[in-house]
Amino acid sequence: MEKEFENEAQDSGKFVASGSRDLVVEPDSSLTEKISEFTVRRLSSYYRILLSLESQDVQTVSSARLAELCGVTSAQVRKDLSYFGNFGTRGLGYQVTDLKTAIVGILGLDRKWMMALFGAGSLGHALFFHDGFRQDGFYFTHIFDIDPRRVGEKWRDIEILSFAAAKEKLAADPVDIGVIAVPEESAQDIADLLIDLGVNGILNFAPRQLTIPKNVRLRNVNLAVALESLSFLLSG
Amino acid sequence: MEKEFENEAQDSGKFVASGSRDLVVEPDSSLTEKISEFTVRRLSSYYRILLSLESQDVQTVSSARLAELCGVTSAQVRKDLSYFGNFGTRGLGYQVTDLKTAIVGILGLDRKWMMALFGAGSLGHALFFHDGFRQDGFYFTHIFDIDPRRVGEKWRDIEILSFAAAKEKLAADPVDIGVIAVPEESAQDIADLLIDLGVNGILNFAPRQLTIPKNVRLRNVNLAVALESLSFLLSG
DNA sequence: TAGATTGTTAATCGATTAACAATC
DNA sequence: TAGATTGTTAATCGATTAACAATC
Repeated sequence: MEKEFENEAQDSGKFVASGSRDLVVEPDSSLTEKISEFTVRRLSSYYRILLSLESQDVQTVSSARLAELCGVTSAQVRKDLSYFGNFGTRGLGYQVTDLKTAIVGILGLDRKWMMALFGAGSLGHALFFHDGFRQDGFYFTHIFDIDPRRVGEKWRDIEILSFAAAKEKLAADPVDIGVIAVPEESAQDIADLLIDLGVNGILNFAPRQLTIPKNVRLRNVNLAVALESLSFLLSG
Repeated sequence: MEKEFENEAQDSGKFVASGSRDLVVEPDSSLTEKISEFTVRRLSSYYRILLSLESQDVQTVSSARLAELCGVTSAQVRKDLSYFGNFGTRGLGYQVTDLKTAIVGILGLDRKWMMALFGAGSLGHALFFHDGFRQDGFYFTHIFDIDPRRVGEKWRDIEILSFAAAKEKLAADPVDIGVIAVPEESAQDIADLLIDLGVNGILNFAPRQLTIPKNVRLRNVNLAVALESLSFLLSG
């Protein structure tokens, strides 16, 4: 079974040493700090498989079976889960629905996440209408674009506003996550705005490393990387 | 440190048609097989930084500076490059243009890659019109969709054809890479078709693990994973 | 009880980093 | 020559896997 890189959610890159000098960073013993990005990705994968098993009315699954379906080892499955608790029963395996519920809780999918979209180009459009996000509880509540011709347009029932309107609008009606789907030149400006507004999570599609304070969580998705990695393999 | 690998090396031996006996020579010594996916991604990152430096007329860059711009260590930069050759000059660093050219060659960006798009929904639309791909040399030459209402539509000068037409069309006019942007239910069918046609590279956006022969290179991009990883961090 | 499978510890594997001789 | 920086080796760090006692 081979493994593949699912996606390119890279580590949040660099951060600026914030504010005053000797401010010691919190001990960071929070569980999330200790869990590797690899484990989180695999949890996403387990989650999807469990959804599928549940829809097939499968009651129980062993780490070996789950591993097979995800393309990892059974030890890996058990290890990943063990960071968060004991979800299985020796001799029997895991209850599909219970484990799914547990992972939903771990990943924070048991609530709604409000998101603002920056950039209403074709990528922004695809993200906005991507059904998978809403199914996971991620909702776009605002859309901003710099192009005056797009401003005023409506997607579903959400009106596209100008970048200039973003600050006031988001201050009045805040979001959890800002999604950056603008050209790379303006990506940092949008990030700065989001940070200024106290948004804690940023999903960045611009192929540029963003500078953010370390309390802000950043994930980068770079569509070119997957293709370049393919061409590397194909031309080798 | 981390693993999470490309998809299986393969095809072990390189054939060398030597004289009378055509025998397999060199078991698995192809370079691409030995390079980790992590290194390849960083090469993509170096490449983008070098493009940017070049456009600013920067002549020379040290591993330390490149590392700083990419958010990695200088040892990492030198190590990554050392797998492929000696591109620097001790005491001076790297010539920006030369290093860029070298990485372009390593990543296989010194040629054009023809691609077929499966799924002309909003994601497919975004991918098709994504400028970055063409700039890198990746061209969509075919578009296929199952929806009869879309078939016949034209994007740029390419007509959208039905899935049924794909086999014949691609046999006559082959591609290097198939891009799967269909719902997960049909992803495996498209993959099977591509494999059947001898396409060696697949970029899959469906959130489903595809079963493919070892000689086919697969990269998965799952948009949900990045968001789920953000919600994990934000809710921790 | 006998068989199955978890949760966890210890061993292994591989990626990153520190350090430095080579050399511009 | 003195200073800078590469290419590479060895040390470190951390992720994965094998193995097994616990226990259903």
